[in-house]
Amino acid sequence: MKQKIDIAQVAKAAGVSTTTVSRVINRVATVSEDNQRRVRETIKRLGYRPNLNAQRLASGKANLTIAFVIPRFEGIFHSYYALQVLKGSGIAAERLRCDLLVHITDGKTFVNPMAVNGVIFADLLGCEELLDRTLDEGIPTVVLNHYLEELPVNCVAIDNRTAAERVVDYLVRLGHRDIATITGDLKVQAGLDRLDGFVKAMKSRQLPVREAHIRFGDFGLPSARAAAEALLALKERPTAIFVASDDMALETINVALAKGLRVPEELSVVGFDDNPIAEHARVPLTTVRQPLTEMGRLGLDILFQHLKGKKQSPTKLLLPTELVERVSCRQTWLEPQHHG
Amino acid sequence: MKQKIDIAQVAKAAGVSTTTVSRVINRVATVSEDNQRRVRETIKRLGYRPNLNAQRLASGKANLTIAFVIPRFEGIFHSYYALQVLKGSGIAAERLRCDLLVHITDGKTFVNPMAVNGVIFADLLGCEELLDRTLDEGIPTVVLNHYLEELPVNCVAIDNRTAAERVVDYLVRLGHRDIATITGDLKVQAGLDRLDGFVKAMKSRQLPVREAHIRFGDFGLPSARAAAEALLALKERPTAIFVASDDMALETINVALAKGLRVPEELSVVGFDDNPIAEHARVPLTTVRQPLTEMGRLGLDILFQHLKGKKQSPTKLLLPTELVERVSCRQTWLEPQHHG
DNA sequence: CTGAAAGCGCTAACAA
DNA sequence: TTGTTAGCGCTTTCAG
Repeated sequence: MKQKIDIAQVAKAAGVSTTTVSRVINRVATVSEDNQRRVRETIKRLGYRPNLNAQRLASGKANLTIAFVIPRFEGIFHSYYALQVLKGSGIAAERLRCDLLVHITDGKTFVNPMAVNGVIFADLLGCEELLDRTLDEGIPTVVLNHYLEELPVNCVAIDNRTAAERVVDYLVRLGHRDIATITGDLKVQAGLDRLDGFVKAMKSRQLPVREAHIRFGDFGLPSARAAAEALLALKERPTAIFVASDDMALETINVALAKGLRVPEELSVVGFDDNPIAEHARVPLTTVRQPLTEMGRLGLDILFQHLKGKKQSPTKLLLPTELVERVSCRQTWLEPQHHG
Repeated sequence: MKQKIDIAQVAKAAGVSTTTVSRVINRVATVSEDNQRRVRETIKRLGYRPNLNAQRLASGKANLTIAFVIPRFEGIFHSYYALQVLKGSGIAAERLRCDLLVHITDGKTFVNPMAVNGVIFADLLGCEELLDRTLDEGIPTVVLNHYLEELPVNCVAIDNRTAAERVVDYLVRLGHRDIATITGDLKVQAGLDRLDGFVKAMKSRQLPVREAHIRFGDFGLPSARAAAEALLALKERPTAIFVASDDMALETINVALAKGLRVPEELSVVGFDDNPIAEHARVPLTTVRQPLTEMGRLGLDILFQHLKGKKQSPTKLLLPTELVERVSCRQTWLEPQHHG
C-alpha cells in the first residue's frame, strides 16, 4: 500500500531500461539529457521512491548504523546530560557518515540489537539486560557514563572519584574541616563513586567523616531538601557541603538561605555537573564540569574503530573533570561580608 | 572485511539448509531441538550476523525510517529545547516501531533525504534548503517550531503570538502600563511572533508602545544584558519587561538587581520557555510554558499518519501555551515589601 | 520437520 | 549512451 511502484514500472513508463533509471537516480553522468529529463519527470509523476533495502543490498554499500540508546529514566533524561552526550555522538556520526538510530527505552521495550552494526548506551540505567544481549550477540557496544570493570565492553566514563577528591582538596584549602556530603542515587555508579571519592579524600587527609555528615539523596530535589534540612539542623553543623549534583546543590542553597544562613559566608556549597543552571543561579555555583559532549564523541569514535576492525580489545576510558570556581564557597577565616 | 560470512556458510557448517538457518534466526518453531542447537552454536562460533538489508528486502518487512533533523545551531542546541522535542518524537517512535535517525546538521552536511521514509525538522534554522529538497522529492515532511503559512508542508508550532498577548494581559491586570520588551532573534519565527503579539496586544489595549521600550536581543545573554541596561537607564523606566526567553529574562533580572532595583517590587519580569532554570533561579520566574514534548510527539504522529496514507493534505497545528505564575511579577499598587 | 527453488528491488559488469 | 544479464543475502512458498 505504501510504495508499490518499482523501478521497472518507471522504466517502462519512461520508455527506457531499468539500468537507465538506476543511473539517473544515482547521478551517473552517462545518460543523455533527454532521457534524464524524461526519467526524472516520470519518477515525479509516479511518485516513485527507490527501495532503500534493495539499493543497499545490491550496491553492497550501506552506512554503518549505530543505535544510540537513551535510558528512559526521567531523572537523566530531563537533565542537561542526555542532550550533551547525544550531541557529541551525533556530530561524530555526521562526520563519519554513520546512521545514528536513537532509541529512548526503559529497557523493556523491544529493541532489536541484531538490526544495527553497533550500540552506544548513553547510560546503563535500566538497560542491563539489553547490554547482556548485545554482548551475547557479539555486537560491538560502548557504554557511556558507567565504567564496567569486569565486562569485556568498551566504556567511556567520568572520573567521579578523582573529581570528588579534588573538591575535598579545594574545600580543605579554603580552611574547611567539617565537610558534609549529600549523595546522589547510590544505585547509579556516578552517585556511588562521588561518595567513595569524598570519603577516601577525607580519610587520607585525616579529616573527620561523621556519619551524620553523610546524607543520602537520589538526585531528586525533594531528597536534597530533606538532606539539607537534616544537615543544617545539626548541632555540629558543617561549614561546607559537597552535593552530588547541581540541581541538588541549588536546592541545598535554597534551604540554607531560607534558614537565614548566608551562602557562602556561613556555608560553602559545591555541586557537580556544571549544568547551565549553576551559572545563573541565585548564588552562582562552584561545581565540577564533566566533558559530556566529549564523552559522546569518544564513544562513537571508539565504536567506529571497532567496526572498522582497527581495534579488538575493549577500550576503557575515564575522563578527567574540571573544577569551576564561582562564588558558592568561601575561606573559613575570612570575615563574613554582607552583600549589596 | 566487516561481515563476510553469510547464511550459506552457516548452513554448510551446521550441515543444514539455509532455510533451516533462516528459520532459527526468525524463531520459527518448526525446527528440531537438535538442529536448533547446532545452528545457534554455529552462528555464534562463526560470529555470523544476518544482513539487515537482505532480510528486509526478502521479507518485505521494514520499519519506517524517519530522519529527525536537529539544526546545528548552538543557541537552540544547547538549550533545553532540542531534547524535549526529541523526547516527544522518540517516545512516539518507540511506540510506533519507527526507526528514528537523528541528524545534527548545519544544513550543509550531506544528508540524503532519499534514504528515509519521512523527515522531521526539529526547527527550520539553517535547514531551508534541505526542506526544499525533501519537498521537491515528495518526501513526507514535518517542520516543528516554525509555522510555514505558504508551503504545503506539515507544521507543528507554538502559538507565540497569543502567548505574548496573554503576557501583556497578565501584566495589565497587575496594573502595569509602562511595559517594555526584550525581543529574541527576529530572524527566528518565534522571536518575531513574540514581538508581534506583544505590540498587537499593547495597541489593542490602548497602551503606549514607546520605541525606546522595544529592545532587540538575539536570545543570547550579552544581548539581553545590553538591552536590559538600556531599558533600566531610561528616564521613563518601564515597570515591567516581557523578555523573549528565560535565559534572557534571568539576565535581565541580574542587571536589575545589580542596579539596586528590587524584583518584583520595583520591576516585574516575564520570561518565555519555562526552562528548568526559571524555577530555580534567584527570583523564580513567571514565564510561558510551551508544550515541547507534545510538539515532538505530534510531529511524529502526523508523519506516521501520512506515511500510512491515512492523511493527504498538510496538517498545520499551532499549540497553545500556559502562563506559569511564579514570583517575578507584582501588582503595581502594592506597597513594596522587603524580603528575608 | 526439512530443503529446493523462486524471487524481493536494485545495481553493476559486460556487451552492444 | 544504452540494455542485457547476473547476482546482492535472505525469506518463503511448496513439495517432500
